[in-house]
Amino acid sequence: MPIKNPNIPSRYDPKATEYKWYKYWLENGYFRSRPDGRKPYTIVIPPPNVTGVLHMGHILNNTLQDVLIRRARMAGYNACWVPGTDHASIATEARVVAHLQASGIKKSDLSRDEFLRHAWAWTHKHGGIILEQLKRLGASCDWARTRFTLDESLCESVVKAFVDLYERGLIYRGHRMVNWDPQAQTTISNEEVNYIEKKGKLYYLRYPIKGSESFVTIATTRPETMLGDTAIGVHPDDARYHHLVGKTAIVPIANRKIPIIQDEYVDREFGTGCLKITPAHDVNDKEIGDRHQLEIIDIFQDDGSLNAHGRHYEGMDRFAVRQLIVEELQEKGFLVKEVDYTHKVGTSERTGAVIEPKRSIQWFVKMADLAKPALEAVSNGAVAIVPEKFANTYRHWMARIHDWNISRQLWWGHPIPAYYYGEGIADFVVAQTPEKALEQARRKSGNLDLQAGDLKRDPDVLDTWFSAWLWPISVFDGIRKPDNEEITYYYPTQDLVTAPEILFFWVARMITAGYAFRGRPPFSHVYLTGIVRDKQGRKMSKSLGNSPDPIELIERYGADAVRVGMLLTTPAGNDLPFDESLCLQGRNFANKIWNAFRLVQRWEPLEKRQPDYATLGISWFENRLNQALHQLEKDFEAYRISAALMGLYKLIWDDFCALYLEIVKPPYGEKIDAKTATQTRRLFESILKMLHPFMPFLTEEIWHRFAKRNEGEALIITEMPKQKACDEKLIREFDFSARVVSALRHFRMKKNIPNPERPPVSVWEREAHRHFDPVICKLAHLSELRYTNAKIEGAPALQVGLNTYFIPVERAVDNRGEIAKATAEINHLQGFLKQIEKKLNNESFIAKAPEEIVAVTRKKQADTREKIKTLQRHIEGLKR
RNA sequence: GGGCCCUUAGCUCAGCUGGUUCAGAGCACCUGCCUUACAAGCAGGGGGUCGCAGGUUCGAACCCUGCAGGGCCCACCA
Repeated sequence: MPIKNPNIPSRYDPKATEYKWYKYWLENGYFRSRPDGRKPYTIVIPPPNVTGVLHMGHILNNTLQDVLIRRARMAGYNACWVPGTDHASIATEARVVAHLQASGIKKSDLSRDEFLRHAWAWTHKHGGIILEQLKRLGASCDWARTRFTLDESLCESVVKAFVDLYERGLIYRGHRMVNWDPQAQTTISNEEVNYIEKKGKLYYLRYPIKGSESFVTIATTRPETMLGDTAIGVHPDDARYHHLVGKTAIVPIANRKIPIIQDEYVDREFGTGCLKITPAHDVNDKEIGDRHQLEIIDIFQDDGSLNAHGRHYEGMDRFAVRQLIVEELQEKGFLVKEVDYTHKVGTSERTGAVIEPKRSIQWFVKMADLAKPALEAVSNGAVAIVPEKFANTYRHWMARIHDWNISRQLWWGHPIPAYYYGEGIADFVVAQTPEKALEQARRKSGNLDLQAGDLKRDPDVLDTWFSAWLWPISVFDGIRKPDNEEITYYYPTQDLVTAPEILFFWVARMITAGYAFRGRPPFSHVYLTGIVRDKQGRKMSKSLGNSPDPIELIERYGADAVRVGMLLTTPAGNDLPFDESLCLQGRNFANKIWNAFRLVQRWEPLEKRQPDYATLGISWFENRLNQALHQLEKDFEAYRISAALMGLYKLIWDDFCALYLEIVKPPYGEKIDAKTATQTRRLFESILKMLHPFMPFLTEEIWHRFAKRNEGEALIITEMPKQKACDEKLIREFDFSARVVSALRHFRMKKNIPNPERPPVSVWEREAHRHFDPVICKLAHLSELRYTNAKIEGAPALQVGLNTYFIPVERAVDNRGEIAKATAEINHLQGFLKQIEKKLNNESFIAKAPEEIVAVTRKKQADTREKIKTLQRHIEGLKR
């Protein structure tokens, strides 16, 4: 029996429920998952930065994951959502450096251990805040499984994976041009370089030709690098410069002699067609240099200032030198001209510093072979990417993947397990532990006296993504213990929900690691969310200050409302222009449901006969519910999450509240019959279950208010309603009746007939739709529906389908509106008829179109003619 | 420079294999209502030449070509 309470407020109060139910769910261990006989449904969270705070992107992302997890839990799966955080090597280190700087401490003044102590202190202070914030959202993670990428077991996993790949010959150390971030003083991967359009200048400089009075003129955006020039290049087919080939040019200021060479790379159209070649500071120049065995002169120090090759500019910053050297060149007559020039400059994603291409020794993963099965997986559907368009991007990228530079010159992160025992390039070993390293080093060097102290650990750490790519495996300890119960049960996981921005950084590499370490992909579906933008379409960011604080939104609107707001208009992969009004819509929806509950809970059922309208209303809504259940299923299968929510929104607001409840609601002053009350509650509970994944708090609250539940019972662990067959014909029949109701309401509104007045209505019936007549009477406030075989003279009439409805009202009637409407309808139908007849008069249509189509078209013709006739008669009737 | 995607109502988007009245939904908007669950609500209503131009077809929002506009990814001509 419902618990009656007349004093329930008319607004849903999220504050009074959210904390209560979250605590209840936690205490009862509903989020907990352990391997058992059920089928697993697993999601690993994209681990947020350990010291990060929740932003709108997280809200979107984690709401989606929670919806999927809660739905799976209610569908009978062993649902497991693994939470955790990422150490975010460079981002966190940058933050710690900035923090120390603020208190006057420079990183360079600290030892590695001292710095790491600060970093850990910072992590302990700020770490995990974001996970607490996720709880406010209702995230049903298995918190006992929380992992951090620097947890001991994950660190060991990273080392093991590194050693394993090294032993398989897939990790090597080599000289490469890398992207050097002079501010963070580390290399970064290509993926972390942002090319930003910048206004600069293109400088035309002339270099004297040795043994002549003439010059060769080149164009460059980076005049300061001339100090590292080791050649001038022209295109082999460029006749303009054939006379220069083989001659020697002199680098101004440095007074160095450099050869003039030919290379296909040089673009004849650009600038003067002559290229200054600086192998130390440009990727392409480096390649030309390799082809021609050019000298490499590195003019920079690690912080971007010039070294001794910079001569009198030594110690000065590269950008300052650019200005000064241009002035010097001008004074000395080497500057021909400078023109404005806009080009794209590589900058560091983390620090924003202009990237310096630099030649150095780094660690790399050989990707070509590793990437093959990962590429194949997306092509053959073993991993489905939603939306599909991103699969193309993925394939394109994976097909021409380059080796992955995994070393970073940072301290915060996983140290590279390499140990050096000599100065030679090959004098190192890679091992799981220092002890093993020593053993190997003795063997490899042949020097059995080698001591632990003789080994030098590689000073670099690994790229953050090198631990992240193992995440779906390492959280279940599948790297260290490949056969443990957890990994074999939970792996591969099902869905991964993340942002498209990290498709290459992370998703592609996880799939790669999945095959490399387990021979299987880590998940079967990747759902890529959109990017949350503000109303003007700008990306939400801290610096723009255009991102609302999610926790504040939850405070103001409630977690359920924020969840609904985020999901209402977010098809996969589409950017979401977020606006607070979306949360408002979510809150209104919560109140709507709350008030429906208030109505139902205050009913005092009476043992009496169930009215016909109620019986019919229930039979309709049961079918409608099954139809919605079917649609819900289809939407989830296709990952149309917002469509799924919108379907429920309409089911609840339009069908359940506006129609169903109005049908079964007892007339004023009457009591409801017990049967209808019970059935309504049952239907309401089904709706609560269907909605629970989207609005967990509200639904749990109402579910508990409906009845006294036993200890340990909760909506969150109930079973989703089972789909049954639905009678589509019955639903169509109802839809017709609903149209009749609308037409009658419209009529009453225009004629100003108040609801308490309950006229009878006569139907001149030309198509039979009598099934829901009691419902029509109830909703349109009619005393009865009568059937006649002819029109009723003098009575105002309206038309629905082929039927005419006559309303006997006494007051003065203005039929002009109705006539105009009917006339417009006739015009429309005549236009439609013309098109149909054009088709039917077209011999090739009759000849070539399939028979059913022709038959249907003929039927349409007949129906339309009939409708026009009826309407014409209708108008005639009105005119009298 | 190479590749991918998009353009449907004021906004955000559905629209399956070309074919049933297919031109839809939510929000916004307009009109009337404080009606006994809910004004954070109820009832009713208006609104689109499906970016443009061709083509294929009996038939095109849907397929093809071109054009215009927008977005994303890769590459990085100094």
